[in-house]
Order: sequence, then C-alpha cells, then structure tokens
Amino acid sequence: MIRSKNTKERILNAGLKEFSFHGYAGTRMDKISIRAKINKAMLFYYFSSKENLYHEVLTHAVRSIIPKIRNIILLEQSPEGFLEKLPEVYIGFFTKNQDFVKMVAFDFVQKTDIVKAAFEQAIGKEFHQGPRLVLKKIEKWYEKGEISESDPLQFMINIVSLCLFAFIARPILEAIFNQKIGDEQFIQKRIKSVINLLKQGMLK
Amino acid sequence: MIRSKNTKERILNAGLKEFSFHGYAGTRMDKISIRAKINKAMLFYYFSSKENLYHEVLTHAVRSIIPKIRNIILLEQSPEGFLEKLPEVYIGFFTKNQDFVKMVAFDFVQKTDIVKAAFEQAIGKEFHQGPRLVLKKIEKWYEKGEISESDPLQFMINIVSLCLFAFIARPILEAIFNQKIGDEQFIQKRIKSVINLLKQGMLK
DNA sequence: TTTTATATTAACCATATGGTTAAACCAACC
DNA sequence: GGTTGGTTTAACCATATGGTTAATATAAAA
Repeated sequence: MIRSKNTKERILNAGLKEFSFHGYAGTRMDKISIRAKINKAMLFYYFSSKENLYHEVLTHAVRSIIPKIRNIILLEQSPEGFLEKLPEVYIGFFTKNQDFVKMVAFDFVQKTDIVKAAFEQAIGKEFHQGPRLVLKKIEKWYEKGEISESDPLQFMINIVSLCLFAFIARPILEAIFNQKIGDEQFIQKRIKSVINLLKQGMLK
Repeated sequence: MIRSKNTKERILNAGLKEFSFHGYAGTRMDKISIRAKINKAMLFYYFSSKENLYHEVLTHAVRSIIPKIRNIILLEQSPEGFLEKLPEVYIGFFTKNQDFVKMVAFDFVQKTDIVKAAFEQAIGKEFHQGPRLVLKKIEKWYEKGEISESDPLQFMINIVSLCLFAFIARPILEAIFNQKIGDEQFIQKRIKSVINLLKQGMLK
C-alpha cells in the first residue's frame, strides 16, 4: 500500500488537463495515463470508467470554486457591493483556473447532465435554493428602485456573460482582434471595464 | 447524374446538426450519413475526409452570417446606432442559427485553427482589416468623448459577451436558474436588456 | 440502343480505443 | 521469513470508427 499515494491525484490532474484541452469525446484514456506517468490500467483501477473519471474530475474542480462564489452571492446585501465584488472574484478565479473553465465550457454547449450532476453533488441542497435566493434578492433591489434591470434573470446573465465569455472565447477573440488576452494587464482592464459597465449600466 | 442533386446539401445540413450536437471529436460519420439518409461512402465521395467535411460545413455556415454583421459593424457611424443595432442583429441571428452557434462554440474553446481558417476563407481580406477598422472607429468615439470605455477591445468584448454567452451557455443556465431560455419572450427581453445596459453603461 | 461518366451501395479493412485480466510487486503485519 | 492485501504492469480483447473498394445503378450523350 501507499506505494505512491498521490497516484489518484496525479490522474485527476492529468484528467483535468486532457479533458479541458480536448473535451470529453476528444480525450484519450491512454493520453491521460501518459501525462500522469502511470499505466493505463490504473485509470480503471481507481475510476472504473472514462465517464466516471470525467465526473470525478469535474466534481473535484467544482468543489474548489463554490465556497468563494457562494459567500458573495448570498451574503452581499447591496447591489453596489454585488456588482463590484462578483466580477473581481469571478474573473480572478477564471484566470487562475483556465483548465477548469475550458472543461466546463465544453459542457456548457451540451453534456449538461454531467456538469449539472457534478455541481449538484458538490454544492448539495443549495444548488437549487441558492439561485432562487439570489434572484429574489435582485428582485427586491429592483422593487426598492436600486437597480434599473427589472428582470433578475437578465441581471444575472449580464454579469456572468461579461465575466466569463472572454475566457471561453479567448482563442477566437485573439485570432479576430489580433491581441493577447489573458495576461495580467488584460485581466486588470477586463475587471475594471466590467465593473464600470455593470455599475453605470444597471445601478440607478 | 443529378440522381439526387441535393445529396451534397443534405450532407452539409446533417453535418451541421451532428457537429453542433457532439463537437468534432464526438461526431460519428455514420450518424451523419444516417441523418442525411445516404450511404456513408457518399460522405467520402463528396468530402473526402471528416476534417474536410467539418471545414466545409463551417465555411458554409460562416458565409451566411458575415454580410449581415459586416454592414452594421462597418457602416454604422454613431455609437448609439452601433449599440442599438448590433445586439438585435447578433441575437436575432444566434436565435435562428443555434446549431451554427453551438458548432462554433465548440471551437471557441479550442480547434481555433479550423474556425479561423473558415472565417478567413469566407470573409476574405476583410478578415484582418475589418476588426482593425472597427477598433479604430471605437477609439475615435472615445476621443470625441462619445463613449466612456477607453479600450476599444473591451468595448467590443462587452458587446459580444452580452449577445452571445446566453446562447452558448443555454443548457447550463437553464439548469441553474430553472427557467427556459430561447423562447420568443426571452429573446425580446434579452435584446432589450443588452441594449439598455450597453447604452446606459457605455455611452456618455 | 449503346456508351459514358457520374452517383450510390454493400462489404470490407486497418487501426484506435475503452476496457479486462492475470500475473508481478511491494509494504506491512504475523 | 512467510503471508496478506492493496498497487502496478504488460499483454490482451472486443468493438467502434474513419476510410476504401469494387461492383452496380442511372441519367444523359452518342
């Protein structure tokens, strides 16, 4: 036992990298094993199947982001604070976890069941309650006349779009506009731009 | 000849559907042939390889969107008009071409070379010139004091993010917020919300 | 009607790929 | 030292998959 107790973790890391580069269908089990520097059979020894490994990799990654976001999303009581802190935390996380973002992005497009399941499992009951509470909170802000967007869903989509899209579409944006995206300078500009737009555009 | 002169088109349509559902790696050639109701060998007879078929499907689709966007993006001279018309055209197109959006979205994440090549081929020289001109135009708007965002790249990313993200992330957004996205009502709300946010948030 | 060139198909092929197995390995416990 | 039980590996397997081929069907030209 314990011959190399980090084997499982090595597989998880290698899996994240491979899945994020090639998506579920495009990922090869032996490539993962090569990256993890172990025999391919170990993948099945520890994770029994490709689908299960994928699920575990995803759950593993999701668990690391939830707490950070939850605090802001649930605790922040003013729309100003909400619109100032969320972009910073979101973008900061996405910048430092581009593999994770890529992997989830693949699932945005389809395979929703697996991401959904991973989120549900990682978050627990709050998975359903959380979003509902947030939407309610936003609704109240509008009723009190603190924000100009009447539809809380649109309000949230606006925020998430601005924070996430650039990092998902990074390669194509770089190709079209012929500029580097993702370096420190860009990140700082992006955060500022998003916060400005959101505050000026949605606060009353 | 001409036994069924729409065979090629049938393949392209079936290809678009399959690629948009499963991505490049996840798409099976025989599934395409089944959907197109022809023998699998026809795919190779007309398109010689999976990669080439993918490329043709993409180019085919890209060609249909370019002219619409180009007009607004190049001809519109006022930031108000720009921010009012772009979201309507973008979102309108994305709504009516969700398969295309899905397919390109897969490539956003990686495989950029192929999308880029398809765009380049479909657009021609303007591929490089177009974006540069737009950025310059935006820069001038800022210099004249007509908009508040100083960085033209951020300006464009803000617009595209707000227009596109919801349609790419649709499945996961529906799962998290437990609401339908994509019906006529949502689309109209989305267009309004985006235009409002952009005008209020970026115009001076 | 025969010829010709394209369109279409069923059967086939080589290889890639997810997954299995049986044996070897190795650390700890007796 | 020998036994035990989790760990690791090389070799193997069944099937899926992109791609080919050779034969056939068919519309139009001769």
